[in-house]
Amino acid sequence: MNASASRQEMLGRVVAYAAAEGLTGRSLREIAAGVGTSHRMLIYHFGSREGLLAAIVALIEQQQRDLLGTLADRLAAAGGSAGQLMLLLWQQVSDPALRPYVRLFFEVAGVAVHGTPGTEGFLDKLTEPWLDAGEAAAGQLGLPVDRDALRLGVAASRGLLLDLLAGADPAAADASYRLFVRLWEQQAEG
Amino acid sequence: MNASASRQEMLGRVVAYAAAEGLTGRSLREIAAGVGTSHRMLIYHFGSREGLLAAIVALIEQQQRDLLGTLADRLAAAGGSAGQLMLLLWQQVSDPALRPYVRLFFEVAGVAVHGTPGTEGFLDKLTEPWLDAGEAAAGQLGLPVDRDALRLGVAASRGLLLDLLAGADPAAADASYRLFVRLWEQQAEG
DNA sequence: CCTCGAATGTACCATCTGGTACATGAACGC
DNA sequence: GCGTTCATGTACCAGATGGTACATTCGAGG
Repeated sequence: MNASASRQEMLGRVVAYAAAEGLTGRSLREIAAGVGTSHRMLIYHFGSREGLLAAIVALIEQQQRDLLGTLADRLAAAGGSAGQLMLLLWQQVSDPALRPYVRLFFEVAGVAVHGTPGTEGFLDKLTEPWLDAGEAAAGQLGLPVDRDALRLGVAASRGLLLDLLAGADPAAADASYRLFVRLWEQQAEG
Repeated sequence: MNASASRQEMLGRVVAYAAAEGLTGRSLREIAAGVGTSHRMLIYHFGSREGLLAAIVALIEQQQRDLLGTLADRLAAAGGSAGQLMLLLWQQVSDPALRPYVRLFFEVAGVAVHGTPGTEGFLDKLTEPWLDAGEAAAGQLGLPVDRDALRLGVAASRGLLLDLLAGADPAAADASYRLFVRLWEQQAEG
């Protein structure tokens, strides 16, 4: 694995740039200029455009795993009901500060659904890790949960995040999510 | 509006091609070859690449409105409970035959979230029309419904559709959606 | 039959694309 | 001090890109 320090640092800037400015249709030169280097260096560190894309995808996945881990810890520490945990999680992922990365997530997904080379792994690990983490967290807290329910929660969150990207009123998205939590709790009680 | 017959017919083939083969990163020549014309003609009819993208986006929107209308009629004719209607709707949009268009939807969304020229209208009309249609249909059938709930339903559906595109087991996605319907009905009863 | 406008084909253009070759610089162990 | 290795700059390439100019076909209406 090619993972020198400067490469890793450069990749970080590229992902930040991609989150802020977008990726599709941008040339290596454009990206390079955006992160303060030359397209020559991008090729040097990542081999090709496809290699760069693959590296970006890999880093996004890793960042998601990290976020997942952090959230899981925080949730475990916080304790509380399933509903409280869901709400905490939603507040994290819907935080405006995260928005550029959510945007990048959907951009990469939109490219990946057509099997673009370099994005192969992205779709495979799209949802399963979240379900695994959710199951683990629930088990740790002694909460009952099944995979279908977790998948539904992830799906609803993603749909609402897409709404937010489209400029939906954050309050409305929040209200929808809170309704979801209420539905969930009702089931748990009944 | 430039909307000659041959232009319209050609646009239809372009959208079909885009649904099947993808759009991002494809050159005008590639697209033209895929629909049996020359890149010269694409420029002739749509003015520029951006114009073509705009036309594609517009047609997708129109197709969604058409689908929405068809579904609304069918639902109204079918009658039944809210849960039955939701299930019917889900079966329609998750039909594998529609999958290429769902894929195109997410591809265009992924491009649009970064404000790519030509896609301006797409995000604005992403969700509202569905809420309007849902409200209208519910009113027509005398079913109680609020916008937050509809938004949640649309969001969950989209999230599960993305899962399907990512290769999720259709049975699992179905199960999640059915769980959602059950949650919904529980609330309506309680 | 002739004209006119829409539709197309051919050929071309400047510019940009990803990628490469080669020389140079900087850091670090020996 | 000196080689070696990683990093970087400069210059270049063949091919593709979006877009244009100009000539041609073709069918309908006068």
